[in-house]
Amino acid sequence: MNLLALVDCDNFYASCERVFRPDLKKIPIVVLSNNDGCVIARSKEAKSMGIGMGVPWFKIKRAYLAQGGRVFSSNFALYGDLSNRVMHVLSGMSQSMEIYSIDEAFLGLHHLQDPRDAYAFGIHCRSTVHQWVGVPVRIGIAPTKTLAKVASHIAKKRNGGTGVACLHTAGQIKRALRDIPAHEVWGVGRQLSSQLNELGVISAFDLSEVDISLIRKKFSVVLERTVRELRGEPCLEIQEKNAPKKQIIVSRSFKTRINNQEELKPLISNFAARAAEKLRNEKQKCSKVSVLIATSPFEKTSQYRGFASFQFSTPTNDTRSILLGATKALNDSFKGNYIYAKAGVLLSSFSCQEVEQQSLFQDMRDGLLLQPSAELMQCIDLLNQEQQQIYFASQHPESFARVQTKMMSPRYTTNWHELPTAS
DNA sequence: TCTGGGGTCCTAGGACCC
DNA sequence: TCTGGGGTCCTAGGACCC
Repeated sequence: MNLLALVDCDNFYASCERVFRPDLKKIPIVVLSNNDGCVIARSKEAKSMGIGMGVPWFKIKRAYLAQGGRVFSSNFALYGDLSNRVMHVLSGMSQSMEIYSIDEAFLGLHHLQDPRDAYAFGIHCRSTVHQWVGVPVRIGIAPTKTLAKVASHIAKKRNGGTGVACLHTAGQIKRALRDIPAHEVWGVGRQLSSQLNELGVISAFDLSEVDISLIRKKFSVVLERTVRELRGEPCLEIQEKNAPKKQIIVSRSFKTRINNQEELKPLISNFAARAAEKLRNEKQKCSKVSVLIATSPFEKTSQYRGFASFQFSTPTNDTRSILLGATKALNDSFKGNYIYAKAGVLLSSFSCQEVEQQSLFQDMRDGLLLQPSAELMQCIDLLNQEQQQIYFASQHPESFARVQTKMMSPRYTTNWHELPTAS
């Protein structure tokens, strides 16, 4: 039997905050989203205080701090770097690995002769990551990805356990599935679970027993795969190569609401410039830039979501073209008399940077007839690498400047001025 | 006062082809 | 009275994930 392991960092962002702050062990920690809007990560202690995922910070701030909880603004430089370190350690422990997210990876365990060795491997893997990087992980081992996720759930639930759970016999799998509600299965979200409940499917075990053809007819091939995977039939392979991105989004909620296009424009330009930079970093070009703007769904005032795209006749990754396209899309999506809370820029329809498919007709739309310059972009990217130094005229530097809020921890591992000191 | 940001995959339906 | 039957490609939107 081929097994695979899901390695999942415990409460990743909260754990990262503890790596260089051992004094915070056992103390509740929450990490906040951009603009310190809402909670995006909680330590075990914060969870047991009843702090929910995604709750607005302002609602819990007072009570939480009064109970001795600690809070951090998100420090993605730190989390990204620690994630890379975890992944690097894991990559040395298996021949096949898929980095699934910033805090999760699947490992192929073909190298294990006997499934009974899997558990020992998990223990070894966990202690190595903990020792070398300082981040606690839990490990679920099973014949399919979906079951490995289930196993990881079990490893989490077993309080005071080893942090490793292994499901490889039919009996183990059956018992595990009975204990887990269907909505906790990977790939079953809110919509699906309520529809499944109506069919009498409550537990993961129920789901694994449903007639496949019914699932296919009533739902989709996606859920069918989930059911098969729960039965131990692998449908999702480990994807070792990280596939090229198919879209890039840069979006933000605003600190203060905006109701006019003039104020929106420099923000959209910031997002577009950042997106173009990411695109070049991916070594791709795009044929479409879209702009999305939205009012706050929490407001009682009238709601509006605007979306408009601009198509390039020739694929580009030149910031200047992307800025022009984004400005036009903003024009098309904007409607007056609304109070906007969020906006973003989306790049899509990618093609490889090297391949140049010229348009049969030249793009005569005003202003877009400019000579793209890879050298210029390269130069700008180089100058902006460490710190943003070059801006385009339509951008608004201050509104996008990285604010080092008081609640953000130092970038211990990625900035010379913020190295941890030993005393 | 204050409610995240970034992705993927699949499907239905329209446009178009022979 | 009778109004084909496949295909492909593209896109928008929905569902999910972390």
